[in-house]
Amino acid sequence: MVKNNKQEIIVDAALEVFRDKGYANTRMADIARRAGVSYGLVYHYFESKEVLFDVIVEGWWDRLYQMLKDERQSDSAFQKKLENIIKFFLDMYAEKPNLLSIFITEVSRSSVYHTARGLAKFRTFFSLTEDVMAEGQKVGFLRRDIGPHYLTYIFLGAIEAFISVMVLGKEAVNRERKERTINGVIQVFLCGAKVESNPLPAL
Amino acid sequence: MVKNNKQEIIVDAALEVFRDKGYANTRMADIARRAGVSYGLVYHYFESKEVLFDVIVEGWWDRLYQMLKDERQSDSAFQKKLENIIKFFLDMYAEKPNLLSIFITEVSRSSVYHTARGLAKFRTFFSLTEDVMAEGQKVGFLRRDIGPHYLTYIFLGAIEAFISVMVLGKEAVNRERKERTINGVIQVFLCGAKVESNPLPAL
Amino acid sequence: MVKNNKQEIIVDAALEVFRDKGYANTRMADIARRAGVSYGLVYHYFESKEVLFDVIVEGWWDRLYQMLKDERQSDSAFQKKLENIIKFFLDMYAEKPNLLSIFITEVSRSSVYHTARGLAKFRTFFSLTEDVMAEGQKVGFLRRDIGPHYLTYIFLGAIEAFISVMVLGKEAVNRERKERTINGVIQVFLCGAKVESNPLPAL
Amino acid sequence: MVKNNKQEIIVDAALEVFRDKGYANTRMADIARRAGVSYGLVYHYFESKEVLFDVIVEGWWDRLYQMLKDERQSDSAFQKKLENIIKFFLDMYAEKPNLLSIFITEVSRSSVYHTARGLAKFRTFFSLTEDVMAEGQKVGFLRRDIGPHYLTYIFLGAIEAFISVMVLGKEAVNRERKERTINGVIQVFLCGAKVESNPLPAL
DNA sequence: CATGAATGAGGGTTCATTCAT
DNA sequence: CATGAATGAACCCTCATTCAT
Repeated sequence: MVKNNKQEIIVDAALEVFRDKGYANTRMADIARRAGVSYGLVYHYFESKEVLFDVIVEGWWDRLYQMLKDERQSDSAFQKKLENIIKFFLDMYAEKPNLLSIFITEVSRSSVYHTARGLAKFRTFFSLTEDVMAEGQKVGFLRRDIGPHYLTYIFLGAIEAFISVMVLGKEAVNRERKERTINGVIQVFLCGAKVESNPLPAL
Repeated sequence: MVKNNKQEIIVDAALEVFRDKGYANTRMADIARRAGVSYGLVYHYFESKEVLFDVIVEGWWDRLYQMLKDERQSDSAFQKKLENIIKFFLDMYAEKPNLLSIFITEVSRSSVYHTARGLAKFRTFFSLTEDVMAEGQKVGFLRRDIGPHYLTYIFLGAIEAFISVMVLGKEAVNRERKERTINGVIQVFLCGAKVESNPLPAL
Repeated sequence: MVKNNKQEIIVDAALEVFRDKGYANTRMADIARRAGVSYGLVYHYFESKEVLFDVIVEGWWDRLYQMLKDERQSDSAFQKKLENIIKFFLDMYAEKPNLLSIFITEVSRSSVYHTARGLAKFRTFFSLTEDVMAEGQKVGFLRRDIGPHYLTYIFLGAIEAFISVMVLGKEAVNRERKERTINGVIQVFLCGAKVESNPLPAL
Repeated sequence: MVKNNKQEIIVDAALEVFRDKGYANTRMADIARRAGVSYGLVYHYFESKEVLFDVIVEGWWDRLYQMLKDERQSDSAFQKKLENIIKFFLDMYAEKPNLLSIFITEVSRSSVYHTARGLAKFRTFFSLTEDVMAEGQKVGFLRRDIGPHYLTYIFLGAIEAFISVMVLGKEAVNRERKERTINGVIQVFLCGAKVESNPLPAL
């Protein structure tokens, strides 16, 4: 498939270079070279390096928010919602590993990204997830003796840990691994790691 | 207490600047200024920005490894070990927030840090934790239907999420919060978030 | 003649500055200023100060080698060949005094230049000249009781001494001086400085 | 022999480092390290890098001038004087190769050294040699149709060429080589390289 | 749209020199 | 005498960005 939209080609190239080198070590020249376009064309479409980066990251946030909003208002069984959230990350990693890689390495923890604007993005992310958790408590599925944002941290932290390991190790996900990962996170998150717990049936 | 060891003063200043601006945006001049020493003195003690950064990070890894080795070979009750691991992070955050901040934002996920050497550090970190988890399974405390490295990811992921939120929000930890956090992570990790689970008594 | 090729302008400027200040004391900013271009443009064309210097020196070696190869295979009378070699240096000094100046002061004896690569350049230079001397012996023009590389050293040493004096004194060469110099070197080199020798007729 | 004079140790160390790296690439720290003394001690004895270099070079000029003056006023046979001049360089190379190396690579042609003061040194060197040549003409030994400074350039150029080759190739001189070199230079300089010339008997 | 030459502020690093001990 | 910590001006090089064509 030959892409004819230069803008898209540039974004894809940027995605690769940002993943490989990180934002700070990425040169606009690298992106142009990888995209196979001239130096100036990158600036023709994107007014600065920061804007180009933001275009990429905004796309990520949009999808993430949309997914969380969908789950929040869906009437799936609660456990299904959690599974879908995990699945979203794993599917996204399969489909756009570079995007997830950048999220993990350049956004999620990067002090560089954490200007006021960046913080707001995160708060929304956590807040949407917290809404889901709160609902889980309201419907009597999740324990109420732990605050919903604690549940959020633990749940998202676990997902991020898995994704991080895959990203940093440049590992591939096949269907079987995906199911094992979802099951593992769900099992421990919902039933606990202790042996006396009552595990859910495997997926 | 007036510090008279310039080297230490420089490291402390670097810790602050790296935390505030991130590695890439830190200027050696900033560090010198914050340390109240001349530009050249920084280079008198540390041959480059990278070395200065590495000295800091190595110090972190040393403490972390030491703690994990201590827990691995201690004969505390298993749950106590997990609590100690969480406590280590929280105490460190209280004592050296800058160090933990740098670990989270510049090391933990930074693609820049993840050269071969960096990856090896992480593998050791995970591996030591996995030893603890495997022991928990061996002594019959943790379920065996989930692989020990899955347990490791989830446990460490949860801790990192909490620390990240504190770091990025520049939040303080008091004793009460510390206990609540430990309790929350332990409760969910061990007993699960589901309502039918059998919670442990609070700390 | 207005030069429109910036690259060439930069090389010419570099030639002047290297001559005036020597390699070590030449600032890239000096070159840019003298060329009337911006600082960055120098790096646009030459990746480093060293490369810029090498480009200049390579040009010199190329011309020198070419001349020696031409003389080696030409069927001029032998004495004519020696005269042509001397003439080459003098003409080059007239045409590109900066180039010759740099050769003398920065290349010919500079320990800095004498890395393995630099040494190889010199060996070729001497070797090509030695080929000419050996031919002179073969055709019965030069004495055979002195090794050809001894003849080479003396001949080239004499030329270098003349050029050095001109370079260091920033002297000009007119036609008359050129002929006197060639004659002097040829007379002494071929017939000797002793009074009993049988001088050649002056040029 | 353990040297107990620190000043001398420093000069010797400087001699080595200047030879190995050249003036511009020599660090005061290198000299101190090679001398096995502290950083500040070098400055205790020599007020600057330049002064230290000059001390070395002045020593060289003094010896050279002294030798030339001795030859000028000696009543040796003229040819013997020329041989003694060549011998001086070869003996010095054998005794203090570093000193000669520095003379060749850092003084003789270096634009860096050729400030007004440096030029004056050279003029004296040439002038003293020219005195010897002029005397050779006056006593009827050397031809008078070539100006004395031409003879000087050719004679000194030949010597320098030989020394340069030895210095740059880090070659050793034994007695046999020394005699061959002297003989070669003398033969060609006095009798010429042409085959019809009347060679002197070998040394 | 597309190119790549041109700009120049900025940053890491070096190193001769000074000076308190 | 001797040490080495401390200074800071200077320099090479980078690279985001601009702009003429």
